[in-house]
Formats: sequence, structure tokens, C-alpha cells
Amino acid sequence: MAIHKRAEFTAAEQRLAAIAKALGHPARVAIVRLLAQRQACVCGELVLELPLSQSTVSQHLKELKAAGLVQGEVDGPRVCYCLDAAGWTVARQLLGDLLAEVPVVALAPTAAPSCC
Amino acid sequence: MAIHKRAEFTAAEQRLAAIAKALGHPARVAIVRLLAQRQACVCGELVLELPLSQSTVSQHLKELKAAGLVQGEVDGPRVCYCLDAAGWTVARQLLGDLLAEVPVVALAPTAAPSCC
DNA sequence: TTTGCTTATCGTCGATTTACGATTATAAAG
DNA sequence: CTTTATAATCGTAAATCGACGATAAGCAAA
Repeated sequence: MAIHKRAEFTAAEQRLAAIAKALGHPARVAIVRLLAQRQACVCGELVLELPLSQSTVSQHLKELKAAGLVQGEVDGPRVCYCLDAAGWTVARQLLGDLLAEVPVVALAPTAAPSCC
Repeated sequence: MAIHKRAEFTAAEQRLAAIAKALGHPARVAIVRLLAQRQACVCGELVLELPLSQSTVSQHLKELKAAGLVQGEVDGPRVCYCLDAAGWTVARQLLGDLLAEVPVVALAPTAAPSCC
């Protein structure tokens, strides 16, 4: 992006957007799912599980960390990654808030709005 | 982005990522919220509500439409936008699935993983 | 048809993203 | 201290994003 006007939006909107952006790539969704399934942090095993190079996986992890969804801790020569509980609490909250605002029933019958 | 390896991931992962990506910008989150609040489609009023130019808002709407989260219908000289119920049902499902996979309780006590 | 209003698209710009290989830390072990 | 393994960073390239102004397209009324 460029020349963002982020300052003009709500803090919640920005936070939610940042979280959504972090999840806005299949590889990062996959990483999150892998970390969730293993119930614990994985290290370079992620690289083995993903069709991406080590450096690319490292970048994705960096973004997930920046979004507060993942934690990393050095453990000897390797690094352990876990889901960040605090970040996911926020994510759960903000996503829930948005979904609560969006009506479950169709505003229009799936086909045509024919509104206004 | 570039040189995506999207094909290597689950269809659900890709769909979720696409939805998340669409929500990965504060302006688009704001648009969704505006459409949800008004209980109906708004047109150029979105431009008035947002700190962005008309063309930029139009682009954001295009992306939300591409993600299946928004519908647009021509109504005379203007265009009415609504939230797309079908898309939001999918979004609700996929986000719910992911959140269900992520443990609610901390994998590590917020601070240190100390895992492996 | 011409005017006027609304929205989409085009063209452009700089910044960011995705991806990779190569290199550089970092830490345990020999 | 040197080796070995792992992960992060650097540098690069191509594609995309975000934003805007300007232009085109669509439709209704005059």
C-alpha cells in the first residue's frame, strides 16, 4: 500500500484490519492452523510442512508476530513459535464484534438488492 | 504480492485468506460497518462518510465485491451496495472454524512460551 | 439530444508484498 | 576456537496495493 490514510479510522478498525491482513494469505492461515493443531510451538518443521522456502516462512512468521498472533522464543539453536493467546483474544473479540454488526439474515435475498 | 504459491494450500485456507485480505484495510472494515449499520445499501454516501476520494472508495468496493462480501445493484444513476449474505455466511463459517481450532486458553502464559 | 449527476475505469506514482537465494547471526557441541 | 545446525536478515525482482485526478460510462430529466 502507500500513502495510507489509516489515521482517519477507528483504533478498533485499524487493529481488526491489521489482524485480518495478517490472515490475508493462505500460507499464514496454514501456519496458524499448524501451530494450533500441534498445541505447541513448532520451529523449522513449519518449513517442512509448507511449500515455501525457509526465508519466506520466516517472513510470514514475522508478520504474524507483528500482528500479535504468534509468539516466538529462542530455544537453543532453534526458535519455538506458539500462538499468542492475548492476540487471539483480541482477534476473537474484534471479529466477533464485526460479525455481530453484520446481519445474519440476508439484507437482500442473495440475488438482487432492489433496495433504497 | 508476487509469484504466489496459493495452489499449494487448501481451498478453505485460500477462501479464508481472500476474505481476510478483503477485510485487511481499515477503509474496507469501515465500509462494511457502514453498510451493516444502515441496514441497507448506500451509494455515494460512503464517499461522504469516508476520508477518501470517490475513485478510491470505488476501488475498495470492487475488492469487497470480488471477495463476495458486498453486492452492488444499479438503481438509476446511482449504485446501491449491500452486504452479500451468502458471502458473510461463508465468512462466518470459515472464521468460526479457524477460531475453533485456536485454543482459547493460553498455550503459554502470555509471556514466555518455554515450550518444546 | 443535451444536460447533469453518479459511479467505474484508466493512468500514474510510490510503497508494499511475495518469493527466492545468499549471507549473516546465534547457539550448542566438539 | 571451530564446526554444525537453525533461523533471521539482506538483496533482488516481479507483482500488487493504495491513493489520486482525470476521463469515460450510465442513466434520468429537461
